[in-house]
Amino acid sequence: MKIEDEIRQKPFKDAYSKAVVNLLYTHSYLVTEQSKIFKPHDLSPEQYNVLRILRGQHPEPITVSSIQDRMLNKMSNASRLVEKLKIKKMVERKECAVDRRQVDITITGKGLEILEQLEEEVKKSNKNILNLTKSEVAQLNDLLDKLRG
Amino acid sequence: MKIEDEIRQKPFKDAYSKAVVNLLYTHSYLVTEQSKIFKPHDLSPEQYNVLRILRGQHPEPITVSSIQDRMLNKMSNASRLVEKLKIKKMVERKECAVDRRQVDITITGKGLEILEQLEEEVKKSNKNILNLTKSEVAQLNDLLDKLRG
DNA sequence: TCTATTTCGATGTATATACAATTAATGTAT
DNA sequence: ATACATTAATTGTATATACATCGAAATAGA
Repeated sequence: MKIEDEIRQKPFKDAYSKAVVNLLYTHSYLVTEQSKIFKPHDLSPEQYNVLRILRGQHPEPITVSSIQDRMLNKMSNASRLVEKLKIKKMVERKECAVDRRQVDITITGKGLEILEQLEEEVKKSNKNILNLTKSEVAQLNDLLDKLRG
Repeated sequence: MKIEDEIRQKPFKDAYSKAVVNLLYTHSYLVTEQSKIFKPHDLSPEQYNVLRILRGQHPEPITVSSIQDRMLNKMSNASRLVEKLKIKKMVERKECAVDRRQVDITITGKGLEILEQLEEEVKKSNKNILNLTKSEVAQLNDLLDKLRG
């Protein structure tokens, strides 16, 4: 549905402003849909993302600031998200021997298991969430990559 | 830049999953840029959006639930955002005479002034934020409108 | 070496999002 | 008319985002 109808607004005069609003609105739609999957596993979308980052390095550990670097939201707080995951026994923290300021984070077996369980479900969900053809999705990716300049 | 490079990840196997991540990442980029404009006026992006909704009805009032309906994030909390704006004297609240459960919200002169001041700046910023041509922006809008099904 | 600066992570605070519960007012059904 | 259900808004709680500050450790430079 057109964004103007969904938020009951008069048509935008400016396509750029419309696109900004459209992106914000679509984000909200995405997160709502995603949460339905993660909620039953006691994970937030952000915690899921951190687990994926850790799996990408496994079995090597990765520091908190490296996690921060790779997070989707650079203004988020890796330290606190890691703490939440540690409480759930999905990650381990170990002081880095080389540099005692740093903390090495590793995903646990439990963390890997949960990702494994979610793998197919997330993939299916991502496909269902986006009501687009393969070539449209490719177009969208290109536009988003260009958009950020 | 390609999303994989920005978040230092290996290439996505699945274009749909890539698009979801791309949208989340782009959202964070947008909000960061937008906040730079709103911050000096002591407004958050969400508060700005509520003010715009109110201006759309002005001089008619609008109820809290109608605001909620039109908000970009349906899970947000119009009641609390209105309260914040009221403290800043940008909106007024009045009990609805017809239905005493409802609360009529109106934007004040001060609220309108601030929107007026921001108008051009926001428009320019929206154009600068999106590194796309006119036809690409139109494409993006079409894709997003279709995406949500 | 000694000092100054930078880096890393943790922490504090304000705002917003997500969702549940509550309260008051209204509407509906018998 | 009374009981029951629904609606509107507020409030409570947990998580996340945004940004500033802090302390410990490492690094750079005189």
